[in-house]
Amino acid sequence: MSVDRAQVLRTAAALLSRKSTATMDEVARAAGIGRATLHRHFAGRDALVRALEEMGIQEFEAALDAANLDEGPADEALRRLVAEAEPNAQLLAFLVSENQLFEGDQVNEGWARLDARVSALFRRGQEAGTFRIDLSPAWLTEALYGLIGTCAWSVMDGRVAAKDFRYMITELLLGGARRSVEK
Amino acid sequence: MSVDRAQVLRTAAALLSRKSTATMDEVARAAGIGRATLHRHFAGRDALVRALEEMGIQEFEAALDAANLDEGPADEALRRLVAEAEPNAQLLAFLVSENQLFEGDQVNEGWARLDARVSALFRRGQEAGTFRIDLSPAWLTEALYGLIGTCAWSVMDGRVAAKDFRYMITELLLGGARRSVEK
DNA sequence: ATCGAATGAGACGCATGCGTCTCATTCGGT
DNA sequence: ACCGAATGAGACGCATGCGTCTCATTCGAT
Repeated sequence: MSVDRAQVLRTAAALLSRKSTATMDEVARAAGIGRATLHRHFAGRDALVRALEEMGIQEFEAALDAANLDEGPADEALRRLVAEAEPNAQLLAFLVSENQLFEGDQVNEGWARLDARVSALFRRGQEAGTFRIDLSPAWLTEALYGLIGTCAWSVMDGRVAAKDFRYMITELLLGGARRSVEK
Repeated sequence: MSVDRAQVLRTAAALLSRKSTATMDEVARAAGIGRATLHRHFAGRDALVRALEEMGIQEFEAALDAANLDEGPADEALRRLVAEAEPNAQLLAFLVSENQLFEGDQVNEGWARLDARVSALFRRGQEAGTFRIDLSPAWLTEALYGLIGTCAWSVMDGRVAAKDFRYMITELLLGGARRSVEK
């Protein structure tokens, strides 16, 4: 008995990441519980999405903590961050695309915290001379989210290999597509 | 009289890019026509989205043509492509996020054509030594779409400046965030 | 074994948005 | 000025999914 709330959320995240229009009934079935029970734990679909958002923020915040962004070269810190965030890439992808729907009415303050921390990493890298300064930290932050989401979708659709997740994101984000000049 | 189909599509694209859940009525109002008229021109919401998809594909294909991808260095060709695609970035962003919903049932063949042409550009760049070979053309193609979409969303949300659109995308995609080593 | 809490299945009403239809009005060509 | 086609406004039924409720069942602690 006693439904594992976290487990339900994880199942819901996995399902909604693939099919964002999934029904409450489908979510319940996927989690192996009844629709009524799902409603007993989450007031409604909106509450469910909010809970997923909260979980996603917490997970990503944990990834930020685990990555020790303040230590060592900024580029290496970024690699650690991508590695830590990988397990939650699907959830992130879902939330990012879901966020487009939030008509600015009430966005979770958590995103601002995350943005600030990621931006701070890029800024630190710029000040240390590791990152170029002609691309704003805000854009680099968005690009990081975007690439994580894009990669997650691509993996789900089988267009790229899951095992290359970290490599593709970090290498593209850090070095770009252009072949570096021999030095 | 006589509704301008293309104009309706453009208005719909602009609206749906910001609010993908917009009602058929909202789309009609935005286009300055009645809902009945909208239905007379597009069999239903699905048909409308399909028409938008078709338009997006055509526009992007036109961008590919205009960019002359086969001429000159691959990186410069990529810059031209981004520049040509910029006017339709919003539409692209909408279609990309909407494509996630297509449960593989029936994806427009047009995307495959576009993918092939973009991939070919990256492959050409790799063979010419312009682009690095450790990132697959498929991933670079996805990344290009992703960055265009991300940038479009960021501009819409006011997080980055619209005027830097081309620069942010091309510079990040080509050169990455890392400051290049002095040579 | 017993009892209470939690669950599952399903019914029910409600809200929303779609697609169709009707009818009066307006546009535009002749 | 006339007439047909196109449009706008709105009504209508329908389908879907949500949220609530009931009731029998099951789990788990005592």
